[in-house]
Amino acid sequence: MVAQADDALFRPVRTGNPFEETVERLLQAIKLGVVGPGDRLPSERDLAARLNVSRVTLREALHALTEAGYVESRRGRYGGTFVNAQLPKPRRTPAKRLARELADGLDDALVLRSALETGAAEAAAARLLSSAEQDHLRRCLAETSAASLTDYRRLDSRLHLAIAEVTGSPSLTSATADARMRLNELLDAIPLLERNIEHSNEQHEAIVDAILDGAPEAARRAMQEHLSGTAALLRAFLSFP
Amino acid sequence: MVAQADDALFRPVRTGNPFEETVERLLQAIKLGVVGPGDRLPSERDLAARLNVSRVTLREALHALTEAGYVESRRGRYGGTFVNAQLPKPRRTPAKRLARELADGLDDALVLRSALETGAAEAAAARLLSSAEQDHLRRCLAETSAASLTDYRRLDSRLHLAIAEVTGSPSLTSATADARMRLNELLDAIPLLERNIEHSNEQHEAIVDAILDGAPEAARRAMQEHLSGTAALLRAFLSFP
DNA sequence: CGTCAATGGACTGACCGCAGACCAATAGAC
DNA sequence: GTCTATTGGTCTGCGGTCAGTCCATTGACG
Repeated sequence: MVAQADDALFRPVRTGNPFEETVERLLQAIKLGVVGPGDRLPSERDLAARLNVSRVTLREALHALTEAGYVESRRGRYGGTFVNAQLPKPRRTPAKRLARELADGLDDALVLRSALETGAAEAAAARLLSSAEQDHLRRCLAETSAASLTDYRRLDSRLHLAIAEVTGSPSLTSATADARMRLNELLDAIPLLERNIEHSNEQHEAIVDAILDGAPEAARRAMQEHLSGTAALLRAFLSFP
Repeated sequence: MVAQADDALFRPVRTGNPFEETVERLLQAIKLGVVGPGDRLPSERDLAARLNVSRVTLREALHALTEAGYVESRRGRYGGTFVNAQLPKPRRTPAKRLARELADGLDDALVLRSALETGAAEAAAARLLSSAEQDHLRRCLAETSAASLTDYRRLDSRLHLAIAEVTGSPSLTSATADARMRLNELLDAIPLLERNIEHSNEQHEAIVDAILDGAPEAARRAMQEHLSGTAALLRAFLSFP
């Protein structure tokens, strides 16, 4: 009867080797739009220190990303590693893998995401935001609204992450990013409809407005509604492959 | 301005070596009451496989816990590693460290915890619970209510964890456990008052009742209230060291 | 009373990741 | 043009972790 708790607490200490996790972390920053096309990553020495991996390992990860077409490096002073302007298209995930994700952890990820993001919206609204934070939120909202189809996912992720950021809780931010990454693959598999985007944009605006107005309950409710819409879409699409 | 997101995404890939993380994980299971005094841990081979560390590393971790007085091992068939009936008293954390925790991450941990646990309460109430899950929840509640002062923290943790468990989301469960562990040290530093315990027990009952009744909104509200009480207590106590 | 299965305990060789030092290239400052 | 600081690129020796194997011990069961 403690099986459930056992599984949760005795879960793997590490999901992969440092190299793999480093790749994953960098991909997270790129795919969630924290570093956009053309942006420069921190220097290798700096990044390695922050990620707490050796420079060798970090370089191997960067090399993998270079080969995959995500970044490019330039030597010399004022050089560095830059995110490519044209990101590689995420290759269609094989249906088999989708099915596994579906069975394994879709509900898990959705429940976690709901808890984190509604909590974030509420916490953000309950906080007194600096004008820089307010601007950040507004800019992310505007950029998402104006996004083209190809950029939409990334900027949408960026906006959701920005909401977590302005709670001032780094842990909540990183947990939100992780949860989002788990769903990203699935989200990439479902088609983007113009109508859904419009609807999302309206909801985004309602959420951000509530946060800026300092209305925690409204922010939470708006986020709840937004997420349940996405969740329903995901479930529906994945039920008929 | 992306500093906040940078810090969250470029956080360390790993917080320690496998040995340290394994120790931490086992301590989590013990301190959060998932394995109680006298209980037997899974066999070394089994545990090592689940935690995804080598048996050597796991054994080093178990050895450390043995020396610290948490567990004892017996050889032979029907042997194993057992949690001591008498757990070592958590040594008073030096004030300096408390101050650091306070400045560094108290708010962070509290915000995260609030999001996770209110989300968990709501999700649990929105789910149809099996009778086994209902029993589990009820038993944890009863045991916490009947707990002596020395056992209270552990059983209280266990109850909160049980609520996360019955959401059916392993990720949410483990995230809740992690957040709780971050606060445990601080909670250990503040005195337990009989009056506070009674109050907590009443709130616990309200939360569990709402979950069993299938009332998500009420469950969330009850949890919210419960947590804000603890948070206020923590903040107040740590403000006057 | 012996057998046996499962457990903790111990060892080995290989590999991965690490810190640190050094080299090579680049573009701005002068 | 030259200098120089900063960056990516490369190498080496060391320590931790791993998978696999075998040993030692125990208690239930036939």
